[in-house]
Amino acid sequence: MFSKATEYALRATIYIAQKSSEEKKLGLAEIAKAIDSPKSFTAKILQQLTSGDKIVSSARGPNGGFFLTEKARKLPVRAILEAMREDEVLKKCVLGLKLCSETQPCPMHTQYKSIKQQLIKLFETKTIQALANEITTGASFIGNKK
Amino acid sequence: MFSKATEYALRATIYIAQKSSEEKKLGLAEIAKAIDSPKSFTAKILQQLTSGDKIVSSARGPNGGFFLTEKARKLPVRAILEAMREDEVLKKCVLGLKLCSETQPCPMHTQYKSIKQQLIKLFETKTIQALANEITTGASFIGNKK
DNA sequence: ATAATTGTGGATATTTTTATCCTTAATTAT
DNA sequence: ATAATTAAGGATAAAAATATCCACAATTAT
Repeated sequence: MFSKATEYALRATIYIAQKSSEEKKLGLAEIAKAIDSPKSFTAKILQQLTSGDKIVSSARGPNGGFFLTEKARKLPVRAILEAMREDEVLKKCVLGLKLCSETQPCPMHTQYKSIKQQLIKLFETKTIQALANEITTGASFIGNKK
Repeated sequence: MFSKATEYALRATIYIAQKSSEEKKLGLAEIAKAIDSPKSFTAKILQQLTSGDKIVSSARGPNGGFFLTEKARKLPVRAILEAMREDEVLKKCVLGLKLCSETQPCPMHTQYKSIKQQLIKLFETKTIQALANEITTGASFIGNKK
């Protein structure tokens, strides 16, 4: 569904949301280990998430690291997809047709549309904080290693 | 959602199903033009679809080309995804977690699961012929050019 | 000030995906 | 048989995605 970069972005953001605060920032090494992603590549992805509309915040130097502001926590998951320029999946025709639309639908259009709408709703409704909470309560997990 | 290769595979197969028969085969040039895909790349993709479990059939020489057998027409769309080795999308965790499961779900698992099931149902229920029919009746389109 | 720490940004490498080209093999029609 | 047609298959090329490394800037603590 998503590129590896976006998968790492989602996992990293959720992990940071769950574990960090303005006082307790998380280092790159810890994040990459926790979400089972290549460290240097994750650094690049976090750069994308910190620049621009800023989903993740960061600070350099000792005790520096990554964290999420209260404001960022309230963002919908879709904001991460947009930051990674991958929310296109939520808009595109399944068959990749540029001209696919209501008036000129591809043969999968109508049925796929309903699924796409559910995807959009899911990513727009769920906030980053909501996902982090699920981990805190023990209802779900973000780790990828036994 | 899918790679370009798979998008071309889906479009090509549907187009061939709609336009061809054992008597009237379709040449590569016509197919590529009709579905707006690069000709040589499409040739490679059609090779994938003709080899192995064979979704598309082909014949060389004059009046040769590609076509679909009656049997192939009855295959679900998912068969195309499998031939392209891309049905993984229907199985994977949204966050890309290897360990995501019912007993160790990622924070999106439960809600995404329902969507994934609908995707699976859609691709397993719809046959190639059914999609082709929609074009024949004029209810939908596969072309990508004005 | 100095040294240690930690993210930033640039350059580069590797792998995968996408794409093209050309020769060959198979088939058909003359 | 020969020529024409069309897919098959191999070799390459180009572009994008994934990944690594290193020098540098910012910050903190000593």
